[in-house]
Amino acid sequence: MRPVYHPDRKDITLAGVLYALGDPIRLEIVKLLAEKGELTCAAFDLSVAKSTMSHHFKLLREAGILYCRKQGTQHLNSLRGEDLEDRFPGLIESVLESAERCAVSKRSKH
Amino acid sequence: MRPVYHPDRKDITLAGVLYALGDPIRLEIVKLLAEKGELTCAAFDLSVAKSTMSHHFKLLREAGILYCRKQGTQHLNSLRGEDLEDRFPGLIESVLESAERCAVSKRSKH
DNA sequence: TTGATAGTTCGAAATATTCGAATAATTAAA
DNA sequence: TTTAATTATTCGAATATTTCGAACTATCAA
Repeated sequence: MRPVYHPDRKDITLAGVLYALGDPIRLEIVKLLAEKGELTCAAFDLSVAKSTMSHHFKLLREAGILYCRKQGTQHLNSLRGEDLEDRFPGLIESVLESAERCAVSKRSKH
Repeated sequence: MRPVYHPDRKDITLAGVLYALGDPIRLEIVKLLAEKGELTCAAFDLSVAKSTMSHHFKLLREAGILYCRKQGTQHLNSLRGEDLEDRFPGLIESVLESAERCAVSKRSKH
C-alpha cells in the first residue's frame, strides 16, 4: 500500500468540495468526523460495500476534505478543518449546521 | 413543452443541493442568478453544448435550487432564495461567499 | 508460519453526463 | 396564413462514474 494522495490546500476547489459533500453517505462521514474527531473507515456502518466506502473516502480525501494517516492496518481519518476554513471560511460549518438541522427535523417527525 | 417540475420546499435535500452545486458550470449559473436576479438560459455563455446547459438547468431545478417560469419561447430562471433559506439557513450565502472569494483570488493571481 | 484484521484494487453491471441532431413551442415577418 | 427565427427540450450514442463482490496487499498477533 503506497502512501495516499492529499491535495495541497491551494488545490482544493469549491466545486470539488461541494461535489464530495453532495452524497448522503459522504455527508454522514463528514458529520461523524466533525463530531468525533479521528475515525477509521470501520467506524462507519453505512450499509454499503467495503469497496464503496473505500471509494467514498478516496473521493473525500482527493477533494481535500479529509486527511488520512496510517496506523498499523488502520487508516485514521480526520477533517482538514484548518485548510477548509482557510480556503472557504464558514462553509463547512454552514453545511454541518444544515445537516444537523435536517437530522433533527427528521427525528422530530415522529 | 409541458410545464416543468419543481420539488416542494420540504423535498429539497441537503445532499441534493450540494451535489447540484458541485459542478463548475452549475456553480457559475447560481452565482450569476444571485447577482442578476432572473435570467434565461441564453444569458449564460459557458462553453458547453446547449443540450448540456438544458441538463444543468434541469438538475438545478429538480434539486430545488431554482425556479423556472416560461415567457414566450424563453425560460426565466431565478433562485429559490426563500425556500433555500428556510430549509438551510445561511448555506447558499456561505457558498456564494466562497465562490466570490475564489473568483477574486483567481483574478488577483496576475 | 499461519491467521485475523483493515483497506485497496480489479472487472463487470448499472447510472449519469456530454454532445450533436432532431424536435417542439412560441413569436414575428412575409 | 404559411414561413422563418428564436429558445429550449428530447433523443441516441459515446464516455465517465458509481457500485458491488472477489481477489489482493499490508500489518500485527498467535
